[in-house]
Amino acid sequence: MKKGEKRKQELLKIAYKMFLTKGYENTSVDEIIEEAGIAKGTYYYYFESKEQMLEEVIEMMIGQEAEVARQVLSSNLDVVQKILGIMAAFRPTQEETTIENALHQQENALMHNKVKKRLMAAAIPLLAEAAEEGNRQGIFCCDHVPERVKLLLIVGNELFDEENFTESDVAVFIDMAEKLLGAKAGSMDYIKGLIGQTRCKNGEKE
Amino acid sequence: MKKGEKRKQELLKIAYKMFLTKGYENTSVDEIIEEAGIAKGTYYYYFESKEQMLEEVIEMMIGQEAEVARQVLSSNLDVVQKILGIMAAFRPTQEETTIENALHQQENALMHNKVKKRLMAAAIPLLAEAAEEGNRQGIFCCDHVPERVKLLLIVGNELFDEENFTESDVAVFIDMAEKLLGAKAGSMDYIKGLIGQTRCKNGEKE
DNA sequence: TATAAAATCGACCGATGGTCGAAAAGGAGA
DNA sequence: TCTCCTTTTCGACCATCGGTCGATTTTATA
Repeated sequence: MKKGEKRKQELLKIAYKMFLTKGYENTSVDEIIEEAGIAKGTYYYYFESKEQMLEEVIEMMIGQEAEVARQVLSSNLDVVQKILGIMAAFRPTQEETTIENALHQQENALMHNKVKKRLMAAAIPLLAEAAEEGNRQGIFCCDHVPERVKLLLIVGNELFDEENFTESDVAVFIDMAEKLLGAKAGSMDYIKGLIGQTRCKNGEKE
Repeated sequence: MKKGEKRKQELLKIAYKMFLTKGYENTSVDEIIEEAGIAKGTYYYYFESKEQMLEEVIEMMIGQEAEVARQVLSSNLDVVQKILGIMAAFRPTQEETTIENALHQQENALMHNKVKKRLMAAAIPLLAEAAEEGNRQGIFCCDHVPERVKLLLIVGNELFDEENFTESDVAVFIDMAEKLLGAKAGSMDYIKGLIGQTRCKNGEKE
């Protein structure tokens, strides 16, 4: 049961890369097994279906991103930067993705949606904790913290996902964030410059 | 060119219903042509591809919904109700959809996304007009109106799409809407009861 | 009625996700 | 080492799907 688990992880890694570069829909099982050098039967010995494999790949991704996010949360950055950092850590699109996947964005809808859903579940508690910290420090003042950060996350995802966002979008987003969390007007303005560049910049560790 | 257009409309209607009930991905071209009683070649005489047909189906849907939304806009409802009504009119999920599609929600991601995108483009101008009206009446007070209603729309879509939204979600949403548009605190509270029941209720005209 | 154009047909295709029975590979005990 | 059982691997095969294409019928036109 040790040998098998190794192989499974290996397959997940391969699929992970291919899904990011080519997209889920555009990566066939045949391509995966060719890359891995195994037979069809072996693949289906480890995974019930292609979609179930996607689920596991996503779990892998989220796990990594959550780790980064937790580091941000326990860092000594100021609260606003923590929130921004956590949101950046969970950015579904990373280096590799941006180029290729920007085009495939549409036909990759299934993966995209699943990631978004899973990401939400993982990110909300961490963001909520950061926001509570802001409340304690008197920087924020709001109730219903989880619901509020949820809205923040929704808007952040949906608005900055595509590249077509304007300065006005950013300005309104910041205004909304301030009011949503009960922060002082203008206290988040300094973020403005950062938002276009929030791409995850953690170096490749492979 | 008259006869052909009739057939095309007929095919669009059939596909429209099937996409709503069974979902786009789960409806095969073979099923559509069987339902329509035509051959494969005929289908591809009218549509370049299945996806292109989806595009036309969506255009059809949005067109109908936009008509309803425009009626709401030119009605004598108060501004807040207009905004709510417009958002309701563009609800991607309608009667038929709710039951079946709630389950298929996930695997129907492609259609769902395309609808969302198209809907956004159609709804924002109408919502903006309503919001401007609110500004003129002194009920709202905000700049960047299109960007603000865009956020409203994003959140509305994403939050109330699934059935898993709580009272807290609604409360925070209303709070956000007020602050986003610069409305008086509590002035939108009376909506609370309506939001769960915003399902499009226009009678079947078939 | 002759002829071109519009519309319909269905056999066929390549690719895809998935199945299945059989055969290696790998111990564990005798 | 031989036996027996489990784990793992193999690849031929399958059904379905979106899409193509040349042939044929229907319709309009002159």
